[in-house]
Amino acid sequence: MSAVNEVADKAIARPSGLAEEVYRRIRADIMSLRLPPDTRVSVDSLARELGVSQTPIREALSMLEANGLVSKRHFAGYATSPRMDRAQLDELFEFRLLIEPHAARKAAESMKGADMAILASGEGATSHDAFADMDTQFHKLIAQGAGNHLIADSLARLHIHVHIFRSCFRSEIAEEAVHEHDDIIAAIRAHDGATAEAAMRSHIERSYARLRDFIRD
Amino acid sequence: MSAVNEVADKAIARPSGLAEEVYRRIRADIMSLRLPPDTRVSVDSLARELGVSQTPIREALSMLEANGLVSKRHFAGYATSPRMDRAQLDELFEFRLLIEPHAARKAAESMKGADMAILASGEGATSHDAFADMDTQFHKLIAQGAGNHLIADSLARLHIHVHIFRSCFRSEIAEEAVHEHDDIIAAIRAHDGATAEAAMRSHIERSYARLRDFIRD
DNA sequence: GGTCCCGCGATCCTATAGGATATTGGATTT
DNA sequence: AAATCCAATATCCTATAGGATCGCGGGACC
Repeated sequence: MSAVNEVADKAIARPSGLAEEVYRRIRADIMSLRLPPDTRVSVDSLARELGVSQTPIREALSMLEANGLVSKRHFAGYATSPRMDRAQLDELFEFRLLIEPHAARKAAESMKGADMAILASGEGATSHDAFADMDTQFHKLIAQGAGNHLIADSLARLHIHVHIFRSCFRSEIAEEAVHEHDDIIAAIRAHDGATAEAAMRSHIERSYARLRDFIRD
Repeated sequence: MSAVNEVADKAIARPSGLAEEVYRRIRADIMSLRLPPDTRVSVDSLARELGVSQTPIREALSMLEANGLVSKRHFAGYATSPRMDRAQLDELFEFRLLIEPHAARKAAESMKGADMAILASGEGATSHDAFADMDTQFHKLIAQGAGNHLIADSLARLHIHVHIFRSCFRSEIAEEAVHEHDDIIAAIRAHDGATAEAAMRSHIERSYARLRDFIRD
């Protein structure tokens, strides 16, 4: 019986939801820059590489296209979306400023103790990747703490692009960001909605200023 | 040359992006309640009905799933999402209140004359469907007027669900809504951002109150 | 009468073949 | 030498067939 599995072990395992699995795999490859922005992605190459048929690849790429991570040109194949330019960065942070401060306020008002424990942990990152993961987790937990699935989903989608942008420039670990996170966490633990909202707004504005310097076109 | 086209005229026309065309078709069927909520949707039925292969159907359904209009259960086929319940309606309008007033302010500050002419026209709907289309167009133009693609896309996605919900209950034409629209349009034409933002907020809150009465579970 | 087993239908998933199209490289012309 | 045209290639898009899996209903057994 091990003979049956030994082939599929390295490939994608679960037969439950193959397209979903492929979707996560490709999304992870895009976020880790293993597939850099503006890179062509062919269907049958992926099919050979992952050891599955073309159908789940197509479904996964369609989902990625709906989420804005790849774009399809007729009879020319898929390609990862190009890196954000200045205008897109502005739009993204304008959107975040509308949503995330409100999410922080609601999280402060209604978050339970169990989730707060998770929020407080995992603060202390040394490498670039660890910091990026920690930041993603931090904002994700607050978005979920707001108790609104639309808010959580929208912010998750946006943070993917923030992650890619930051990874492109291998930006140094911002010591300030950790302190700003601590301010927000303290306000949430104190159930102080107004302070949490203000701290989050300040954090996003400073984060925007830090990232904006990397772009000059 | 007309002989070449006469067959394809009634079917799906553009050979550029079959999956895209199928996507729009199914989305239109869902929005018109031709596919009611919580209805099973089989791939090959659609393939036979639309006269195309299964592959573009799958891609279209994957995109619809990413947009939250259908859901897939493993080896059980696709189904249209169930009608919104009370909690989802609350979440949706909480989100709209975060975004749309800001969009109205920005539209008032930066909208050009040409778009305003379009905005002012098309006000005067008699039937249910005509009112629904007019309302959709109204909010879509303001969202685009804000000059932020993320805002426009998010609101477009949300308004689909509002449209479906309203269609489910065949809600009467709200005379008030037209007046509220007029207030917003007047503020935008006067480039009065603060007034436009307040008018939009008021409009959404009243719209929420009107729709909320239809749900009691 | 209740519970378990089994076959049937529906659906998804995979594989392969063939037609259509955009991109790329080289040859030709100005 | 630069621009243009054309053919070759790679890729996508579609269609069809076959294997695998899940849910449901009828019948047998306790």
